[in-house]
Amino acid sequence: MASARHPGVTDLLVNRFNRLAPLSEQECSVLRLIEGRAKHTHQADSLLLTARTEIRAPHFIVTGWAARVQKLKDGRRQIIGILLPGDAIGLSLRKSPLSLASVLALTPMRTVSAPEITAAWSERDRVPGLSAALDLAAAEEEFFMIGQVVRLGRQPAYERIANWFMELEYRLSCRGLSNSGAFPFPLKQETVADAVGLSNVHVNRTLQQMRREGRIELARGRLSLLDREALRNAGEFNPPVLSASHSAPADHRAADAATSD
Amino acid sequence: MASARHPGVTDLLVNRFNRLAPLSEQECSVLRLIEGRAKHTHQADSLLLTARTEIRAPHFIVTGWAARVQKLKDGRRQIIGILLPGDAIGLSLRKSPLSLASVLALTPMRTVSAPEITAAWSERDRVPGLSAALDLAAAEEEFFMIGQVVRLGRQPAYERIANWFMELEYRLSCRGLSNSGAFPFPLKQETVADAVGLSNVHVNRTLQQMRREGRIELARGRLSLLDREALRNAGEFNPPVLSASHSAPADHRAADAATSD
DNA sequence: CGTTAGGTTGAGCAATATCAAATTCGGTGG
DNA sequence: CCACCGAATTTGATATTGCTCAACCTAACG
Repeated sequence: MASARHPGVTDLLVNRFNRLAPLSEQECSVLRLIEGRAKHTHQADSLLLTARTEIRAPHFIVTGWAARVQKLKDGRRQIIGILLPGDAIGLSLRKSPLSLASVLALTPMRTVSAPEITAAWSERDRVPGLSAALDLAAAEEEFFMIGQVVRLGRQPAYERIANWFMELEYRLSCRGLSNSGAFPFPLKQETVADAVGLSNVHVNRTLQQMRREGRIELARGRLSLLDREALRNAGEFNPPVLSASHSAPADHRAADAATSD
Repeated sequence: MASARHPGVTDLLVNRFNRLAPLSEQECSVLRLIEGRAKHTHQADSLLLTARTEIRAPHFIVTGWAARVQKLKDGRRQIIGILLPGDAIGLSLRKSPLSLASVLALTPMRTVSAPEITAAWSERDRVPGLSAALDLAAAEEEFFMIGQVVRLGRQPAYERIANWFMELEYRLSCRGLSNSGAFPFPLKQETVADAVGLSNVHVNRTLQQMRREGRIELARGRLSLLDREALRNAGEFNPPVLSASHSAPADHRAADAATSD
């Protein structure tokens, strides 16, 4: 079915989920089955999911970038989050999931349907690794959404873009799609603007500053983060921590005394 | 136990969840049991939950306001979302839930522990209404988080605050805590600023403009939205829609033709 | 009454938006 | 290979929004 010449050459999903939680060989093969499946293709700018609409079977992105988007009446647009290869579209732990935001293809895309994933989630016993990985993927998603709120609410342009770049790089590298800080970057600056809540012009100027400072290189659809340390610091980016921190916070009795009103 | 003189006088939780999905009498009594339980009290400014920490039993807020909060190194602070009476603290559909943001008491609070809720979620058969209501509550939470992103990313100060006020009023009114647009408002302007991503001074000025225009009244810990229609328009606030829209979007074959690469 | 936390005001400044005009870039047809 | 086209990027000028700092005011409370 042409998705890979040798079996397991790409393994986008296995790569990603196995990193979140160790998968059994059988669980891996479920993912390979999904990824090997016939692809749906979508043009750039097509709507993959409509807000307030019942979600059908979840899909995974194999190729291309998409975004959860919300529009305001006068044409302003805010990107809630970017969806990258390996990410799910329309996957929710909720039972009767409505999509709460529209999903828009930002580039031409290929996706695969993954109906079995919905079931896998609840079957902890049969596919414990997969179930745990899906849990952690959901946690990651929430984590990045919190990051988006903090960026938009409390970081000025430069920090905001630096942080956002670092998030993208982190997520792509987890899927083997980033080479020491360099990766394909198919978005126009106007789209970046809608993601980070700035005007396209200001995005442009901020990018140039980053270039002048030798921190990034951005041309011909490719972004290189030349000085990730500096960008991480500037944007105060912290990768998600999804396992419990063991340094127990010492004081957990003082604040909440149980009483009965 | 003092929580209600006649049984069912307050019924904060029943009120809220029954509005999300119809509950059986038995399900209601589970909620009443929870709400009638001994209260934990917390001082203002105490930390109810620490980021990156294992979540214990979920709690419900009976009294007081809290916030999910994230701090930056230099002291800047962003409020991710406000938690009101009837909201859950540390409730997640995920299996091994880490808290992803800290939860801070903004006022003195009373909460009740609700360990049975975690189980109820998965037992669709035993407590279908409750399970559905929890699902919808989670959807609502995500909906408001999307709203937060849009506000911060694409709305100027006045719209931002108008929209935020409308959200608060909506949520409180669902719980019977708002009287035709008027409700207790225990936050200082600095906290408002951290919620809407502005400086306290600018919040102050925007509030005054709203007062001058006769759209709000805010004094002595009480906020009245005097012209909700105007505020709703200014902030482009839309209440959550959690049931599928029936106007099927007509075109769902054009965009995605299935091919096989 | 004095103290204090929070609210209010003013002045100046910094960050970001807007608008309009270049300029560059990636194709595409000759 | 060249000329050209439209889209995207870049630049400049100017307007607006929101921030900072510092002072001042007010209401609640002991």
